Amino acid sequence: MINYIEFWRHGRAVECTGLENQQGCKPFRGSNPLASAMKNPRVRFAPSPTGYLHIGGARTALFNWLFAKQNNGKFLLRIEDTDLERSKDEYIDQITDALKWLGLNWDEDIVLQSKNNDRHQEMVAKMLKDGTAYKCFLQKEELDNLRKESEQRKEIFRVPQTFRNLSPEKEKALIEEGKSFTVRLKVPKGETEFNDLVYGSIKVQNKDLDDFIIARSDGSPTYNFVVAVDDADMKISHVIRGDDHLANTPKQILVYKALELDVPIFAHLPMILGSDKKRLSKRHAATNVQEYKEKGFTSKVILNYLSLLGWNPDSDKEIFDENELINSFQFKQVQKKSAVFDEKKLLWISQQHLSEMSVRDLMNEIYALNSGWGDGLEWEYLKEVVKLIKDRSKTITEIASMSEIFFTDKLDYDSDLLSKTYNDKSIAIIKDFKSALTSIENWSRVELENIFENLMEQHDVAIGQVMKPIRVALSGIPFGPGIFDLILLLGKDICQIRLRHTLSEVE
RNA sequence: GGCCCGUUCGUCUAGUGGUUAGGACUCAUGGUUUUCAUCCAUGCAACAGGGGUUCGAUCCCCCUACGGGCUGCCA
Repeated sequence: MINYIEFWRHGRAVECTGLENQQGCKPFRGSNPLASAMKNPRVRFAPSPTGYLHIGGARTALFNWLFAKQNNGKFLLRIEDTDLERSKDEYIDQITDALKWLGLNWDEDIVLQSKNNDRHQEMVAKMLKDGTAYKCFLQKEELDNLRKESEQRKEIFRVPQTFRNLSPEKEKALIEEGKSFTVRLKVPKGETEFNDLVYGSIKVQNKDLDDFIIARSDGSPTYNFVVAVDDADMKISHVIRGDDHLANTPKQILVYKALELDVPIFAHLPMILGSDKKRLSKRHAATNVQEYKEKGFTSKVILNYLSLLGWNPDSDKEIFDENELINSFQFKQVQKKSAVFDEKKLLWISQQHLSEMSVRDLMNEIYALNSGWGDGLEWEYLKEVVKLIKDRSKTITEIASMSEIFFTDKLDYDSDLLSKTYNDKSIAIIKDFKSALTSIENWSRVELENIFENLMEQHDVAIGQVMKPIRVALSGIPFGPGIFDLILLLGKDICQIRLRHTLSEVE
């Protein structure tokens, strides 16, 4: 078993045919019941539909997906919708939409946990029959009191095992009395150990676990029970999830063992924290995938950044596409400590991606975000617009918003900027520029350069002093595309309109 | 309280029983550029603390502190 764990931690299936002599990489043996599952691993992402897809959930999904793709396995989706109070159908759609947007497509049909209720009941019944679980007639109030008492006495609270070995007659009597009961797993003596792909060997004493409840007094099964049954039914070979489940894993292993099911391999991923080092929550700026989409990050950017939280590629490379991630991902490079989400770095990653994207792809991204973008304008014109501003943008929304200056005749000028930019001299410069434009013969870069040189001479100033007032008049912002590119793309008429408009504002 | 997990620059991280503890983001400074952005260069900045083991510990062991998770008839 250890060999397999080493195997999955360090190597990819294709590298480990058994012919290699790679360290930690042993060939499969047919005797292991999980061997076939391991060649084609089955993993799952199992969100609760109680909110939008969280950024941490997205990373969990991503790592599952990467592992499945890398090893020719299946990536499954299970919706844990058994909490009727909080689960909502609209969230199921939100989550699946977000996963689709990210490109984390799942194999096979979505499993709705709520549909497995009969199966869960069946398994509870089986455990009762097998004697691996028992009916506990301790009432909630009694339990609460006992807990309180031992707290007062500063003792460690343990659930009393009063009903562990109740005779059938007594049991029947209690039921006839109308006593309600929960079903508890009969935790065996000893210890439970497993080898986490990230955290290594984890061992707990079973006595610290208590006979935990697998079915409530209303008959509904509890999480730690259900998750094990469902994972087993779905033939999940590797359970990859957040490390908030680390401490629950031994309980789940006891369920597998009680039901004589194959225990999967576990890999727990460190949490993602906000800038205050607290668990990412609604207190933080943005926590769900949808928000980042709206902020203008492409799915590839999100995937790239998320992959770097809690994992490192064992090289200096930081910009990855999906295929590169699939090829590089390794559990042994996964961090044990939680990682802080840093939007600055996200922006940098985004910028790197944008600079490598084609104008056409960028335009598609812009349209996906805002279908009305550049309405009524020529495709070729829009292409030029994007070409001019793409290298100056960190996000898709930045491109979209900066492109606005190319979409109207008249601009809304910022009065502070105008008063800072214009004085008698700079007003004289744009006036001269305006008349030079009127008499321009060839609408070309060379011609424009000549005009600028003349203006510099006439007014005895450096190019910056010519450029700045013209730029502000034409674009309304003190930065942006090269001035000649700007003028050429806007065209003579719009330039004239904007110069006139500026003059009317400042004079 | 008990159990489990973690702790290298502000952030993401690399790293080894002997290193000037490396890279990336951020920030600062300088350079290139018609502005901005890019790009380049330089700089700031870390081994949580205390004990051991050792000739020598950031690295191995123990303790403490801090942080997180679990401890529920939530998932």
